[in-house]
Amino acid sequence: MTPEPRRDEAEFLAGYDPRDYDPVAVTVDVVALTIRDGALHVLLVRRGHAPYAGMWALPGGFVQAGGPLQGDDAEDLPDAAVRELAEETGLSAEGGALGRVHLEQLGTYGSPGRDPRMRIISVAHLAFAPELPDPEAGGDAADAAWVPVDALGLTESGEQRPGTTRRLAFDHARILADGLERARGKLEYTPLATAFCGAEFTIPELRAVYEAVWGEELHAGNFHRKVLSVPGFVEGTGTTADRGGRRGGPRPRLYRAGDARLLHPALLRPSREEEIR
Amino acid sequence: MTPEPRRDEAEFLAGYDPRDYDPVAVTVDVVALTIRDGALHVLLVRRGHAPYAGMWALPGGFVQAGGPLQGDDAEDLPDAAVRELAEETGLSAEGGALGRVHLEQLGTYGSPGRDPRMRIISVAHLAFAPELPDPEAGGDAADAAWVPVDALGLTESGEQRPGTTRRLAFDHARILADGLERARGKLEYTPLATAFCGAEFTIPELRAVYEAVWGEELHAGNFHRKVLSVPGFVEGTGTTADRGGRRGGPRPRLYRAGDARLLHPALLRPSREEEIR
DNA sequence: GTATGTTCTTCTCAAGTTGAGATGAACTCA
DNA sequence: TGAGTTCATCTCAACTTGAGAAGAACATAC
Repeated sequence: MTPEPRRDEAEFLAGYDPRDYDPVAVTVDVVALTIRDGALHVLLVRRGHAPYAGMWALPGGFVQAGGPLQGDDAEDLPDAAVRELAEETGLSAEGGALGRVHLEQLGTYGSPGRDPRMRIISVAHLAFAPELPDPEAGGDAADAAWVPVDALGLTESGEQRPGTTRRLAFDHARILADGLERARGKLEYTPLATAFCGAEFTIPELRAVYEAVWGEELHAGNFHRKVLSVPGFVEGTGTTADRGGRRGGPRPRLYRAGDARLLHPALLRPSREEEIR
Repeated sequence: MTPEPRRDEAEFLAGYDPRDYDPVAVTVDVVALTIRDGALHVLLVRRGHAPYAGMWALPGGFVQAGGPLQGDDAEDLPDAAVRELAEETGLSAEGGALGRVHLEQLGTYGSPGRDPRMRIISVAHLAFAPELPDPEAGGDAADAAWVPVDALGLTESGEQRPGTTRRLAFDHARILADGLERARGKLEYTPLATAFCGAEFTIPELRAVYEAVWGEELHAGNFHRKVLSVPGFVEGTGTTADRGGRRGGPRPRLYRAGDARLLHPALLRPSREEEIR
């Protein structure tokens, strides 16, 4: 439900003061992932101000609520996520570097005390990006960079191992851990691995995406067979890459993303036995 | 990121007025599902006041923010969901009727204009419940009932077919449609179908849950084989039900939920071909 | 140039899983 | 008592997966 006036609607809208309610702020945060040099990277900004000044955090910021009248500056949640990504990293939206980015909602984090200043509800988003240029700090960020996920020492329980140098602010380690787990799962049953690649890519490149996100090597032959056998996953371009693999081998064929939205049958990752219980 | 003062933290916390920000309200809504008479039902309340007075809505309400100091009455999002479920339906939490309910976050809905009064961000939750007593209206609800999902005429695009009598308020048709799709997916790779059953259940009862949620009949023999072959899904009790099926047949054996958190291999639903593209 | 080692792509084969149907025993209801 | 239903298991063909092998195409070092 929603706040419930004991009057009729017209009267209510006129005499209504939203400030009668407890103040809550709503922010969006973005877990933006990409592959660089075969390793999974996340976009982080370094905080310039308290709290957590000097620590690293996910890019994000306030949702423009637009006031009680929800005027022109009121923005939808995904729009807020794209705007924050652009503002704090210098990456341009719409047709620019952020054009091919896949964005989806990850989850909402609202424990009391997660921000020391006031009650803040954060709607986290997950973005899959092909290789992008280095970001430039902007907005409230003192710095911004693609950081290898492995360097953050994340545990499954959403914490950072002691001794990790780059500490994450707020509950962002938890959010990032959830984002990574979501990404690993999404690769199984959706073709979103192609969102990490350019417009055209080779099967070995696609395999490198899976290996980077899942953190394990895959059987090249079986992966190749599987990708080609799932309807709508990729479609051939009829061309081949300019050159062979880094250390030899024939020129791989080039593919585009197909029109499937779900992989059927799914591409199951091996060795999940540990996670089951 | 989060609101960023241009001062140090102590000074900031002292001189801070949260009402400087655009007002946003945060609510929780709950898609509570159960199986009754072999059909999937959702818990709805009838609105007693404007807006959308007389229409049906998901149970929900404000998150208690606790003010700037986030005092004792500040509550976490899942707690708010349980509280609203209890308040508006008369179902008692903790050990009571809500004891065996599975609750998870579904998603957050925050489009400008989704509530005509002010900017409202709603964190939707999804609950799976075994058969529960009829709810009693409470709080702001004029009525509360378990409603067969089929009677709501939902389309895949999150709208209600014209002619449907029970109209849903706000964007609750969209939220419910998303919740149903999530539930259908969860049954594939988690053992949560058991959350719709009592503490002990038979394989045919479990199959009825799948059939109700997926809306299609399953091959009884293959389902039986599959459930017993997935490690940790169910464990036998060594006992059988008091009597056979409704119209005859031997007494089925009783099982309990096992300790698996994921089904591996998954129990894939047939005929998803249409959804793929 | 040539040799060496790497990589892409396809193939083979055994093991496992799924879908569809059949069967017999146990049970309810008329 | 008889008819029809349901539980539980089995069978068999079709499909999918995991592991390894092999040939051709290529990069690199000598």
